[in-house]
Amino acid sequence: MKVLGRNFFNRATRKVAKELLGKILVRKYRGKRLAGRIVETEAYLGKNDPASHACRKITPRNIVMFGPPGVAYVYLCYGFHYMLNAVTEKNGKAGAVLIRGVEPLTVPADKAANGPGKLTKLFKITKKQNGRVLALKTGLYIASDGMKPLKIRNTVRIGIKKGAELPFRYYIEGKQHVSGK
DNA sequence: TTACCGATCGCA
DNA sequence: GCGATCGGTAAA
Repeated sequence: MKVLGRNFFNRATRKVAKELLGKILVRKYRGKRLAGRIVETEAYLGKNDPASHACRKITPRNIVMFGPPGVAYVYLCYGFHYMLNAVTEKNGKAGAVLIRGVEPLTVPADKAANGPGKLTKLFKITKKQNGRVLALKTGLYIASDGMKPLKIRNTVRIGIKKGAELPFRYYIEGKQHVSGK
């Protein structure tokens, strides 16, 4: 298992979104290790992407998206659900990849993780993780075990109104923990 | 200071 | 189909 570092995320957002498929999301929580294979992602860019929080200026919420890559961007959506993103692009340029679905690999393996709000609940990810570097020492990171997805699909993003026509959603075909349909 | 509404989910 | 429930954002 190789932990993905800053270089992996310091690239074009769509490329990172696609390559995150098949990687392992790892969370250490109260002495336990939770892991899941990423099966669905979406790219959110900077100012040319109307659906992105970073399409306008820097604000207290979206500032993490403009910062260095390889950092977690977590925010509350609809007053209920935390969304987990990995920040991409070089420092100063906005971009992030929303993790929308993971296939659980550790003990509660049967729990639902097919959806961005569900997986943060399962992995105990909250606003506390916002701005944290994705690394071993922070207890939240993404690693590679060398496995590559068999078949990647690319579609429009789901669950948004603005910018919905842009084909920035990626998922692994045939995986049960892909959200929506 | 207020009003609006969103990268969702689960239940009817 | 709809309600739950929070907080960022922009307008006033």
